[in-house]
Amino acid sequence: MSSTNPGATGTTGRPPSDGSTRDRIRDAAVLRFARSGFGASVRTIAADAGVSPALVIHHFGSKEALHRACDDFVLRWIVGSKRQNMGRATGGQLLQVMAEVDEYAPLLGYAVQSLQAGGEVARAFVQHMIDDAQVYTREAVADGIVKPSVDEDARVRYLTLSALGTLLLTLTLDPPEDPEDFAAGIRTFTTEHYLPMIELFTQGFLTSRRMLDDYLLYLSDPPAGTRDATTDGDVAADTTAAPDPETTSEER
Amino acid sequence: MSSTNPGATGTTGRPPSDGSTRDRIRDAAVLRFARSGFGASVRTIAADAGVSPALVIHHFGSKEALHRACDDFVLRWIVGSKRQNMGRATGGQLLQVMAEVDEYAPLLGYAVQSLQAGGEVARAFVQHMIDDAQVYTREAVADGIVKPSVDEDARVRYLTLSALGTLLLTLTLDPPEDPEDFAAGIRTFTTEHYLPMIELFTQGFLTSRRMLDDYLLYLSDPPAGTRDATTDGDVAADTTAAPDPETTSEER
DNA sequence: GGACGGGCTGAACGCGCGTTTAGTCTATTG
DNA sequence: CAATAGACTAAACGCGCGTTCAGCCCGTCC
Repeated sequence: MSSTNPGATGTTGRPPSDGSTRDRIRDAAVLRFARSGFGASVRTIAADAGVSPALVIHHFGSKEALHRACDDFVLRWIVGSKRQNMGRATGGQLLQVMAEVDEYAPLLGYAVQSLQAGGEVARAFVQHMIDDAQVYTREAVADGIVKPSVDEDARVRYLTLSALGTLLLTLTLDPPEDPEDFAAGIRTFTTEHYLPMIELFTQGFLTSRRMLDDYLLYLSDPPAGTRDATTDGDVAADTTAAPDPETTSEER
Repeated sequence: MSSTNPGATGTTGRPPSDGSTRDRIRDAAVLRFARSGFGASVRTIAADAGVSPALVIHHFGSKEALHRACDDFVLRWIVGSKRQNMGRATGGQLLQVMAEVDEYAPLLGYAVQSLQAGGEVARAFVQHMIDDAQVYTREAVADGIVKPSVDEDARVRYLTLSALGTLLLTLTLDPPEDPEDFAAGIRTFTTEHYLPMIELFTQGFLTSRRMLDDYLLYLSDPPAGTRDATTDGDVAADTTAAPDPETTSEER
């Protein structure tokens, strides 16, 4: 407990050998986690950083704490990068741009590994992408480029989760030869899905409005019970209740 | 090597104590893998099946071989269930139906775990869903319910990967309290995304056809080189070449 | 100059893993 | 009835893991 207090050593009053080794270990861990997932061993990370495994524990207390430190670091990067990222999060093109920049690639890899493992970083990463997309979508709607939605928040959330989920699944199903080369993976993803995506975005999928209208009618006048547990309070905005749609989805 | 020859004992000529124990182990393994992922230990599986860990190895040779046997079993189920499944794979409603049936739930869980791990079962599972969706989409287009696409194969592939990927990411980000209850997870997924999905499917997202037309023009008259490696031979049908779309995507 | 304390290491500990080994039990076979 | 073969187990092996321990090195403080 007392050893995990970085900087501010009290008696000595200043950083004795600056925090460089600790940082080097954390950087190596981020890189290794991004490359090999969170199953990577402390020994491997120590070897990457050129130190002994014991030192890793000495500085961070445990592997779990190291993981948390990496999460914090990447999270801080995500928040920081928000300031200088210029738009277009919808189609995953923001990711494309990021993956091309070698400096960002490992951090992106870390985020992807987190998405597969499903930790706090994953949720935060997704939430930030949703927030960004919300801004850009709002602008695009105001500019008349994008059609308005019955529930803007739900739409932007769905579109973001859809884009990220599709990317994730594509990467999992046929991983690129070099797992580090996320640029290649995202490029493949883009070339494969760009056409059907803009086609869907342009003309939709269904020929009639019936299914949508039926469901909207159903929402405004729910038939009876079927009350479900809502997962989170911070997501649904307009939909007062969205029970099992099976009853209205009488397609074909 | 010689011990890994199941059935057909030659001299004895018939199943001595029928294959029930072996099957029981395999069933326990499928269940445990579905519940806890493929990191589950042989000891746990053995305990679930009520046998010693050594017997698991005795019957299957290794954990990896057991994993393969489970894959085979689930794969055979997927192929078999194809015969009696009636449609609507697009929105994941097929999954919804399946998850409600308790008998299918563990096998669905196994498939989801495979999707996260990305093995052969995952690819097969996705491919079967794509094949099914292809049939139903073709019918729906013929019936005038669904708009035709420039590239039907690419569209159905994208839509399937998108639906599954979104589901997978949703499940990863906030996993249901009881990880076995896939019905609950899929229900949550449906209620959360049904509205934005049919809205997108009904009216699209963009107000103008410009992006799509630009890209189609670009496809028919590619500017220069930028030749990429195609991932698989059995997927792309109409798109002769789909290079980096960055040049045409000059939105905003 | 001696005490001190943090950075750092090599060696070891305990644990859970997949797997092996040696052997028991049981039921079939000649 | 003796031989045989396969189902099955208890115990142990070897390995890699996260972590601990004892101690070295070296710069700082009284």
